[in-house]
Amino acid sequence: MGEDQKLQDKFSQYLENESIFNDKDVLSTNYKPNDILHREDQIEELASILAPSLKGNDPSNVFIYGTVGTGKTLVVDHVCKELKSVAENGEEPLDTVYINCKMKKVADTEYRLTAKLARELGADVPSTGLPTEEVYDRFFEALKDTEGVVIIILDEIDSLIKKIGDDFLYNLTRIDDDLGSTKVSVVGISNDLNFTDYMDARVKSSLSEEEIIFPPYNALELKEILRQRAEDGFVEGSLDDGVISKCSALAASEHGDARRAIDLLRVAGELSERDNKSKVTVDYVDTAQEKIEKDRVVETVQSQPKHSQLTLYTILQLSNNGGNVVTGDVYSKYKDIARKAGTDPLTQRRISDLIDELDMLGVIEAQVVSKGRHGRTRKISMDLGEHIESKLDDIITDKFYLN
DNA sequence: AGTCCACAGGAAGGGCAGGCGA
DNA sequence: TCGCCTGCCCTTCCTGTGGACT
Repeated sequence: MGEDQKLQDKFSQYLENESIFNDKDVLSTNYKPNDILHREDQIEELASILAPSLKGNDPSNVFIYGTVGTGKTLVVDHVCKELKSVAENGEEPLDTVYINCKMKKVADTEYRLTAKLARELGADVPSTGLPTEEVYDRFFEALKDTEGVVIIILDEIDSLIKKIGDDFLYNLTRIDDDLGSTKVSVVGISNDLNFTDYMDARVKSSLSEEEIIFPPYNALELKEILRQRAEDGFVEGSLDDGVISKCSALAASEHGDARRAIDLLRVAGELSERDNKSKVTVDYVDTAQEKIEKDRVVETVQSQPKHSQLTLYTILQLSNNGGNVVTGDVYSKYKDIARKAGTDPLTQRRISDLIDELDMLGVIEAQVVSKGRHGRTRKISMDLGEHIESKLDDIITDKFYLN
């Protein structure tokens, strides 16, 4: 049998096999279900906080806390949508602006965030070039031109504040004073429960007038969420017993992240389908877990700048030899590797920051330890598994023609 | 009890790219 | 075109520090 024939067989077999998916969108991360499970209290609370806007009153500012995948964005989106649709039939004008502060190149600095806000309100602001003050002015002008209540939703605000400080929020809390008829309310969404520690007390008290906590889902709740999605997303009977339990158990043990649970279910389905299976078995959940982790790591590493990749490569080489890896070792070997890759090495200070970044990205583990007489340093290790580590090694080796 | 290592990590600023208005 | 602004990456210089060693 020729290669062409094989390929044709493969395709026709693919066609013959009925998909186990009914509607894959339901299992995607962006999907917004009409029925949000286990968040009734939070929906209720947020709705009652924002309700005064329907009568043209200034609603309280709200801070929403919860780790990833606890439904924060989903709930806020849902409540705002309902609020807006009621407002359309009412008399008081209402506007909502949603901004994800973590979006690279869009809203990750003070300038960009203000510019983005101003643009959302219809002002014309260039992506760079103006003094920040001017951008604020244009933003305020745009606000004044907007009638009624404006609800500004700042998602993932914690990472932004950690990066640029709370000046921006401070300015935002004061704008109500000189805006005339326009009323502004801020909804901040944070993944970090303790992040108000980073904020000035004045900002803190005026912005967190109300607080809503989103606790992680437990395994049981995750199970129901998954069952709801699976019902619409998969063809009936294509999930083995225990698949949903396994997905929810895995996700529950990792911070009760619903997004992760849904990803697991979807990827397990995709992998089974790729193997022409008519049913998803429990084994595929494990494979899905590995695949998701691998994809995540490979993707983050590939998007890193070259010196970060070279630093990681150095760590890979050193930790392969076993033993403890510390910053000093990494730096001296990194210098050689950088030259081998045809580039000037950066300073140790910079590499120290890159190591810290790699740690935060979850690619390596770096812990500050004191070795007494032998100084303070970071103990660096990798725990990604043979498979992923050799893959990363390959990627970087190829890219810089090392070896 | 004090010393001192090997860094961590803060502060300031240089240099560059992208982009403005004039 | 120029002067100016900002963000970003990086360097230089610096102070701080946990605990093994003396």
